Amino acid sequence: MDKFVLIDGNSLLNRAFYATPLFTTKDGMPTNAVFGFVKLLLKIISEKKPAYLAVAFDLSAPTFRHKMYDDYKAGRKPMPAELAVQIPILKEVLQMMGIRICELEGYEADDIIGTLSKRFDVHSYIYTGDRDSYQLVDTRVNVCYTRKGVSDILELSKENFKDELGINPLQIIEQKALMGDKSDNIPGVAGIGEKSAMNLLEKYYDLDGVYAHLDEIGGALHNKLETGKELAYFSKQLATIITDVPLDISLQECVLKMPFPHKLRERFAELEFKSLLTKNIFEENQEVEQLSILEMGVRKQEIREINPERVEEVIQAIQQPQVIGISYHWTESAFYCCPLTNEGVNEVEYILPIKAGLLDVGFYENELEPLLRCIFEGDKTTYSYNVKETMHRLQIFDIAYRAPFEDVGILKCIAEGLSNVDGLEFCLNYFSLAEKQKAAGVYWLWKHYSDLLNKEEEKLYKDVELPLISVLFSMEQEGVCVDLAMLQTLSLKYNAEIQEIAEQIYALAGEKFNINSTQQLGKILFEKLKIADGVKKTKESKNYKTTAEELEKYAEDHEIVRLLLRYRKAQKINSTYIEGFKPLIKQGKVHTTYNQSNTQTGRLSSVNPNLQNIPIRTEEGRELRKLFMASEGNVLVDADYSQIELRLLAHFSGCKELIQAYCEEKDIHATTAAQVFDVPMAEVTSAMRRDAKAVNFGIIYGISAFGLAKDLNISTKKAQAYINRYFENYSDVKTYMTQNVEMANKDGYIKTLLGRRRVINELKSSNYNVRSFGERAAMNMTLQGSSADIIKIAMIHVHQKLKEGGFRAKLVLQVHDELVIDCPKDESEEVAKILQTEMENAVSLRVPMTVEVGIGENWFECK
DNA sequence: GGCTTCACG
DNA sequence: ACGTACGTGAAGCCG
Repeated sequence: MDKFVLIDGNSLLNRAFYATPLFTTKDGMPTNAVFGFVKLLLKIISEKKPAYLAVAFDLSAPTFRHKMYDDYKAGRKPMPAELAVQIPILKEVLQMMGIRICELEGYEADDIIGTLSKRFDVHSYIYTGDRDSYQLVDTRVNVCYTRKGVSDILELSKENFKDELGINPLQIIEQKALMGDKSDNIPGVAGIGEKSAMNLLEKYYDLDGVYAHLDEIGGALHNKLETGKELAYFSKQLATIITDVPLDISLQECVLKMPFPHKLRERFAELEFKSLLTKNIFEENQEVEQLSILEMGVRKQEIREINPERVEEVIQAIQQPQVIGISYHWTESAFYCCPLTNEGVNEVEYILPIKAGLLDVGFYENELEPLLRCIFEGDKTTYSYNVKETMHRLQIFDIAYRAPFEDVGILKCIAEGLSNVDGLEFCLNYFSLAEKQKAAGVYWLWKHYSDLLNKEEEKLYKDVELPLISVLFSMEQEGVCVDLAMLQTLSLKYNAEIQEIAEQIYALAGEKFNINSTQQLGKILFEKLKIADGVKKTKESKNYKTTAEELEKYAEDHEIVRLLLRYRKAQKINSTYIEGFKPLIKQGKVHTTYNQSNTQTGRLSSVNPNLQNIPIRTEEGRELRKLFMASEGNVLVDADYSQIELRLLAHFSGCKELIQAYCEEKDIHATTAAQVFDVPMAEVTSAMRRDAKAVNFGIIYGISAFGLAKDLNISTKKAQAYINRYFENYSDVKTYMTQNVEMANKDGYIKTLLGRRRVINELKSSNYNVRSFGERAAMNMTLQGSSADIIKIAMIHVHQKLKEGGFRAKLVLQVHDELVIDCPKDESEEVAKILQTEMENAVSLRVPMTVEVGIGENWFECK
């Protein structure tokens, strides 16, 4: 029987929007949802090969069944503007594809699809992200539901329906009538969830059955059903899809005509859907078909799956003289590699099964080892998506990564301006590179992205990011020693303290509850104990706000609030820094992982554990730094930049007053205070200095009066006055910030000292808040990003110097503006000197980059 | 998986 | 008249 594919346009466009990273054309038109939709559409066509295809859309006028109950619909979130503008583009593209668009005033896409699915003598396949449509399944209708974005599709047919969902298709309506559907604003019967709904349906089949036997049902359920009867039947009406919409559509109009007209290819080019241009879906054209270099290379490749016991074949292939490089990729179950020649990828890609868990001993490790040695101890350039991860994996083979390398993940960040950070899988998919050709794909991506780099970016990649990989690897591998005895002592102390405070809180609250639940806590404080009525609610939900900032207001008058604040503090320290650390300690050390390619500014981030947010701001938290020790017989040498971002501001803006202040090593916050409050330096009070410090921070963040007011707990008006005074005195800073935003607006991105770009799409938004955010981000990027650039250079130099000098000292930590070295005592003086010198002289600017050095047995003592 | 809260620079 | 400080990661709750 012929196949008829019916697509819920609104639903799938919505799914595609959230499943595809937001991107725009050069002139700022968002196109991600259309792109995602088209990709999905092509996938459906190639899988199902339907004879007929139609896409249905809602027309927003409310239908009868919704008009009466607008309240229920009102709960839906409005569609983001970035998505709304893509609807007309999608419709236009569909028209060009010759695809029938179905819509009718007063009906939703559901109803149209319901009607069409039953009308013709075909087998219908409905694609939707809405579970409502399940009820349409019958012998000739399948529903394909897109779970988790759009990639994972659950196909429901008459045959598998009951196995998957436990009920019959038509009972879906009855189920929703009973339990409701929050996402569709169907109320259901209050107090009935999935469990009781399913029990009832199993026994009585449908709503009528339930109410016919209401007297058999006892207890609370009886009462719920009785009071909810009207709502139940009303919900049933809401949930039922109409299948007799008066549509004037014939099957003939829905014939799918392939290939698509050449015009469509041109439109895709305008929309910058580059990866779609090479698809084999367009009519032949007179012009020579322009295949992308990526596609050409991969097309002629052969895949060879090889048992590692016969790895010799691969080794020989790699050792051929014409092979000039090797690209490779690891997954959890295989190692992919592909020899490269002058012409690009070789004709073969090898796949070797292996259990490649990072630190596990894998299967086949003995068989694989010769190949890995050949690749990674050789001198041919290796291409990878994540070199540092490979360096760790090679540890189990006791192989050092000596071959030259390229790292596509990092290259991509630089080429794309930090805007699109995602894994290899997504990336290959984006360029329509074949599923299995992962290693070849890595190389072609490298080619693609390296062609995009300008001179500055090439330097940043080659001279900073690539050398940094080895430095980070060494730091991660080295790890930091943890004082296990102290950890155990603290664990006991905090667990006891939490227990004790909790008991006191329960006593004051008059009941036991989960203190960690902000919801329960809010109810106790503001409804039961009524400690205050001026309660704030959080944005999305209707919960009470219980942040420390909020609770502080009531602390003076209420013992329970003081206890809560102590509880929270102890709980945080215990769960994150004590219990959370235990499973991450290996032989007395923690080995963090630095991520080099996931921030918007070029900073590193640290995970498992995060060693960049160890407490320091409070005395109690700061104690935890004693946990991080130098190794046996060593000391920690610690150095941090003093106000690096403000110094960069002085440098970039050329502000004479700031430059002078830094050149004379004046107290910058006091200097700012003198300016803002218009008093001589000698008369600056500590309060004035504190406020000026907040102003300086505000400037770095892209200041707003509101934000400053909140931070200083003063009126917005007063905050604005501070800002005005600041900009009057430091007018160069004002000019600099304005120019930054202008440049970002003009180019769509903003650059750091080393030319690292950050693309800021928010600047193009029509939404004031989104746009303002973009402006602040632009103002902050040059400072935060350049600071990241500088410390990276310092790290490479320090690592190099330590190695060259034959020191046993090792870099172990980076915390944005701070470096820590684990250092033998007899080297500490020299190492401290190296650390300070290399950090201060990483770059040469209009102001000195001052560094403060500390030495101690543990991290606490360094400060 | 999203939201809240809180730790750091 | 909007409703905000910039950049991160982890734990815990809730649906």
